[in-house]
Amino acid sequence: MEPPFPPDVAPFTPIWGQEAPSPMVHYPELMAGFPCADLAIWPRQQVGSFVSQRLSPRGAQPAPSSGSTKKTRRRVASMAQRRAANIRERRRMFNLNEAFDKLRRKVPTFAYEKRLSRIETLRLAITYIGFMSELLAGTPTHDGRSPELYPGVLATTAHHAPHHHHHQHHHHHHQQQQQQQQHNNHSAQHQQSQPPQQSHHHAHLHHQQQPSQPHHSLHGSATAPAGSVAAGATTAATHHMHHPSLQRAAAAAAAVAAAAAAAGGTGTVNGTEYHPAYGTGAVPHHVV
DNA sequence: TAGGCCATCTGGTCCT
DNA sequence: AGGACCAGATGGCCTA
Repeated sequence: MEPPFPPDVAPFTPIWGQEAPSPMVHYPELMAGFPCADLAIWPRQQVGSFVSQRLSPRGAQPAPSSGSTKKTRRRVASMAQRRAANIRERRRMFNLNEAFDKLRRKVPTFAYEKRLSRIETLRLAITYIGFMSELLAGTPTHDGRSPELYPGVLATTAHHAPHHHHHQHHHHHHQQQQQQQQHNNHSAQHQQSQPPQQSHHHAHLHHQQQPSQPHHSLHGSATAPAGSVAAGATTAATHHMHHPSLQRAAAAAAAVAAAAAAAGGTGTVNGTEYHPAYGTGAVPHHVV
């Protein structure tokens, strides 16, 4: 595929002083099995990076290594080596994003919620794991106080509780963003085969869906069976999360756990059976 | 329009 | 020597 470069700019030519062939042609082994291998090799961002690289003083005069007295080895990278390194880096970042996607699908969120960013995914996963650990250990850091004691959290979650007619709107933006990102980074997050998602409709929650699989279940007036456990969990999950999106996601995570706890006996969260270690309480409708 | 998020390039450093 | 990892820089897209 012809790189989408401006007609007057050849890839890397000003940098390396020679013609730059397509990496797919010259490094097929590096791209073998790479999901984006059959996509465009030169995303338009590269034009910007290319230009900036030309203009950046860093490119012509690399900054010395900071704080290191160790004699640095000056690696003379040929064009082929540099481009191979670029491909490896792209592949590395691709794998990283793939892992993020897997994690993103593991943490429960509201269906209408915008796709979690990478940092949000990490933070929510930490919170979720922490809460589940507490649940399993039976040593919750937050006792089963009444949800009325958490007006801030509840106000946050309730305030952002959507109505049904908002769902398509959110999904629209969601898919728009996904399409843009897919177009940008050729991520395989939407190409890899997905195992059937386990639903947690009892909690009116879901894990991050693939944009190709729009989620249209009802989530507006949440009726998750979340008791005191959920109240504590919600508080714990949202304690350090200032972003409303993350707060709602954390509340969702907490509600999933609480729903399983409220069901009594064993529950299944993310495919993992667990036994609630402590009791359940009432089911406030406004917790999530 | 500013800020957030992201992809990409790049050079340095560590490791095998 | 070369690959993996990392962080800085940059630009594009989107949302508030």
